[in-house]
Amino acid sequence: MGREKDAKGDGKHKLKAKKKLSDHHESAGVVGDLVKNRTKTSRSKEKTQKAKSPNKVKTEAQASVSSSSDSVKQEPHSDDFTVSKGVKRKRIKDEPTEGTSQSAASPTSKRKDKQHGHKEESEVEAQKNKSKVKTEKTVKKEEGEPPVSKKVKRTKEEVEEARRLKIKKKEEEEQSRWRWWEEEKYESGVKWKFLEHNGPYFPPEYQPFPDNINFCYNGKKVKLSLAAEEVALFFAQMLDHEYTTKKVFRENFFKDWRKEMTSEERSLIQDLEKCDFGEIHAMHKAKVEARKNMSKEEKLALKEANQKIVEEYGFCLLDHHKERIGNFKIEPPGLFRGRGEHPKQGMLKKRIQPEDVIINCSKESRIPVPPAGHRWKEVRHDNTVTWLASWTENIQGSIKYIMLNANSKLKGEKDWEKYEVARKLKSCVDDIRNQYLHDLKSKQMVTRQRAVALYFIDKLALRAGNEKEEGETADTVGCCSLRFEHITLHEQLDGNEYVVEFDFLGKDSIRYYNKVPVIKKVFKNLKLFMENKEPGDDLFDRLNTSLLNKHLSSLMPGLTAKVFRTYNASITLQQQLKELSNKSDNVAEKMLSYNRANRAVAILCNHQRAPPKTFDQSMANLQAKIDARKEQLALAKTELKQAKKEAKTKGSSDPKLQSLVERKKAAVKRCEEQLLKMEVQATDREENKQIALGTSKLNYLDPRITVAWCKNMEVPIEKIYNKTQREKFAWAIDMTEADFEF
DNA sequence: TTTAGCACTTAGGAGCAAACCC
DNA sequence: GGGTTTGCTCCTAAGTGCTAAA
Repeated sequence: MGREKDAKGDGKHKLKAKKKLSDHHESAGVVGDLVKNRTKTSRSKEKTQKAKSPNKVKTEAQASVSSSSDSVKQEPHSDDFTVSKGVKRKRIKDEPTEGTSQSAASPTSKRKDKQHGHKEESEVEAQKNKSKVKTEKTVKKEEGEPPVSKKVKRTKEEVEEARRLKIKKKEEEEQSRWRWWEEEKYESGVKWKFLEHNGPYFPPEYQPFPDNINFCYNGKKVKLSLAAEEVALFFAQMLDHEYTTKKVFRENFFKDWRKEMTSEERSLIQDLEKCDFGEIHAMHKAKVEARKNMSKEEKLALKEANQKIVEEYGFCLLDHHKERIGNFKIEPPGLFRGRGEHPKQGMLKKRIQPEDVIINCSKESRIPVPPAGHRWKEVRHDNTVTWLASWTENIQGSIKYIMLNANSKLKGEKDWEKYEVARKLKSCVDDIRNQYLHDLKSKQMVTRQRAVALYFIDKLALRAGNEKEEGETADTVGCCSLRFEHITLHEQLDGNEYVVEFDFLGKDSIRYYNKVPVIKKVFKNLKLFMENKEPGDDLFDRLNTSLLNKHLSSLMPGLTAKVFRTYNASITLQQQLKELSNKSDNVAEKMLSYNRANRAVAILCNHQRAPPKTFDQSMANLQAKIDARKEQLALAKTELKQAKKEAKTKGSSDPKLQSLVERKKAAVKRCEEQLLKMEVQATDREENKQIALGTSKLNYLDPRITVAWCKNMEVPIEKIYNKTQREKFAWAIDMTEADFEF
């Protein structure tokens, strides 16, 4: 029923979808125009036009599938990295990880080279930094470097000392890093041999607010019980948020709030509209303000207190290595903030007690001590899982886990495996594509549906689309769960034949809107699947993700629907980088190319973001700066002309005049460089307005592609990955040579 | 064969600290 | 030095996909 209702109100989806990118392809078109408008100097113009605008990007899947009848290109086979469970992975030393073209340097020699390289790199970097400080005020400071006051001039010795310290710190970090990728993998299913930690950190108990803060019902002051007061505060502190205006949110909140009330409170407070949270809200705002205005000392004390908590709870010991925990804090209670039109938004997310928490650690480890007066729900010693603690949340009844940080061995190893599976797909993707193109003509309906779904997953990087329980979550879909109302077929559209128009809400209720020309066979099949169906009916009524994945795993071990997303994302990055970047470009231009390649992937994967609130203003500010710089450049050019003229008339042998000409020349050059840099920045920012690059960078792009590109292009890795990302991808940074091919 | 439970990855937004700029 | 902007980290919701039980 719910579905039918929603389906009939298809337009409702369109209205309710977050006001984000309305059409990522259209938007990309706009991007293209803006690119042209914004880059007006001849050089940058040339660069901009040379670089493909993101909407023009044809992914490998699209290219391959649309020319399916073309001869199949033979691609080099990837190495035999074993990912199946129970099989030991070869030691890296012997492993030709990056194919035959890779350097055969042993890890040790590699390390030596690397360390040497580090030194050289650092020296070069230091030199660069020195000269940059003079010319480029806007350059970001190297991470970890203490802020240097511009007024205090450091002596040469001090600079040298700072440089040495930096190198030493880097080396120490390098030394202490656990190079797990050089170790042998454990036997099937075993995730660790020893695990010790201090358990999760619990949020502080609720502190009742002072007596002078009143809650009013129907105009009268009401002293609430502690439990009811806490929940009232949850609502009051969200009053500035749009959530509290939503009917579902308010209803769910009120229902759950009443459950926390005493019977007297319940009989009195019957209508949310009559509740006045004004004073509580004001108190909350004052607290936020006070926190903002804390003195330096107070802020420092708070920081130190937090640091202590991190030190105590933020790390664990895993197989004798200290590893960071990703989320060591138990989620505090509050009101559930589901995304999109979530039917459970506003419900009370209850406080988790130690009695709700299961601890997982080694038998022989020091068992974490529960908070005073409490006990754990259970202490278990399961080394086939990676979590340290877990509890069941009360909204969906799902399990929440405390797990390790992304830079840990457990996460890193899995990540590496993920990319190896995707690389393996590269070697058989042509066969798989031929197979599903062939299956489009199958006599069996289920096979045809599977083929069309696969075509979408491969070509458009759609998610698999597991089934969801109605009424439990927002109505979102993926490929297999697409419904009749989510696509519209056009025999002809905008000069293209056989166009499928997609319009649905995907993960996180992010709208997917796209008009895609497809091959005739796919189009005819879709027509067939839609026959005698109406809104609310499944498009692929014979198919689900489990059937699809079963089929995929029979084609290649470890292959599932989501591997296509990883594969197509990574291969797109690699191709785009090849196409867009130029060795002769400067670093800023190379960065623009990288970001554009990254953006092509983000568009493919539909990674959107809300435009930053201050976007228009900051864009206008940047434009103003560009204009000012242009004026400055014009002036500098005039002055140069004047100086040249003077030198010519007064005799070219005058050294003073000659040096003036040289200085003016340098000024013009500097101005031009700064202008170009700003224009590149403006282009990049504009193109990025509604696209989130981070998600693909962190989850879909094989970091080895980036590392190899950086090496080839002589771009410092720090320009692409920040510190956290470098830690996460330490394995890739360490093992990748310039000739790596995904 | 279907469903439920479980373990894990992927995702966007909020808030804050650092960087930037006048 | 102080206001503004930017980038990073944290937070936790929302997916995927596997396995075992019904």
